Amino acid sequence: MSMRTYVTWAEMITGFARSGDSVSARRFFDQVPTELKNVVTWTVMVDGYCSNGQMEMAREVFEAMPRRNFFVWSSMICGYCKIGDVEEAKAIFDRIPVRNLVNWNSMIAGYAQNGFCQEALKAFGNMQAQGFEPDEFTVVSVLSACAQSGLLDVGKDIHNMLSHKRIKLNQIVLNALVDMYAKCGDLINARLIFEEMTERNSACWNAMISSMAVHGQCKEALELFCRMEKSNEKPDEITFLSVLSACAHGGLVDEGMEVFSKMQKKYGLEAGIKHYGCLVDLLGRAGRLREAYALVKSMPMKPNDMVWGAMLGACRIYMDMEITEQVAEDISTLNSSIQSGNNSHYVLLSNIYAASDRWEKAERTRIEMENEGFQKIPAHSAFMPCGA
DNA sequence: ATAGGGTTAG
Repeated sequence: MSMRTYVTWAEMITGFARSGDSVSARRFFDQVPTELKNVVTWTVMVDGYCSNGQMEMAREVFEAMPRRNFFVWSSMICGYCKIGDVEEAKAIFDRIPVRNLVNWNSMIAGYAQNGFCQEALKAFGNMQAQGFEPDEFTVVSVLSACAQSGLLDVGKDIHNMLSHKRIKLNQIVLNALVDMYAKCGDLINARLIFEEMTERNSACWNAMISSMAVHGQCKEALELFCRMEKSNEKPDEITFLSVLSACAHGGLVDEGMEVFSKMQKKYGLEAGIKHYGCLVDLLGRAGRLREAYALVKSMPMKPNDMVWGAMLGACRIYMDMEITEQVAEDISTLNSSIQSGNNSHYVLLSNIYAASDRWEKAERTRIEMENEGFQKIPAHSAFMPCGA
């Protein structure tokens, strides 16, 4: 087609990349006639790789670009953050000759999403020091950093800043505020904002429900869930995780079991491994170890580390050596810890044995770990005499 | 090009 412009090519490349087909996107990119190959076609190709998490390919094309715009820098930063490589994202950020607000927002969001809360807050300060005014995107990420690290005072400062900077209180900003107050333990203010909201989506309900569970208000969390059921916002998978966790914390076993079956029967949501993990935790904490273990053995999917962790946690609380032995056997036959590179349940197992004065068993668990090539093995557990 | 909600253990 002779009428093709660079826009047409860019749309083709983006279309394939968005559907996850980087290979076809690249094929079109390579066919763009030289006279139409401009900064936009390069950028959409890089962005395509970034959104598919193919950062090595993204990097290759990015480095070959003759010119770069604001967009491509942000794509690279977000791409690296999405695969958890914050250091590489920062290296890209440092290379930007002239930064814009979105570049800053992308970096701050990347920090916050990967748990680098101090860095997020620092970058937020630097950004303002360089004369940038924060917008909705900025404050949402910074509020999330405060929520994760429990910095209520900083969170309140941001809240105050919202009106001064004329930042719009859209749904996402309000949700971030609710989440910040709730996670920081200020349930009064969280509730205040929550109740004043005219529209509440599931993220909002979930933030409130899960925080109430964390802060011990389990009955209230369940009440809120009932209210949500009557609202026009349907509970989703995350809602059920939050509610099941509330039941586990409050020892509300029957309620939890009911919620679990309601999730499938009434709402047609399929229980995932995380829901099973919650249920194992719920039964386990309540001392119903045999039911918990039966559930682990009958789950439709392979138990993961979380499930074993919940199971072992319950074994430790109730010192049930019989079930512990069975779990130990399951773990060593399934070797699930090797796949995930997580040796925490070996440590848990070791703790349980140690606590029940079965030192030889504890020793054997350690030797097993050593044989399987784990490098660093804790010298002693919380239950063992320290200062060896 | 950028933003919000989730399970376990200590």
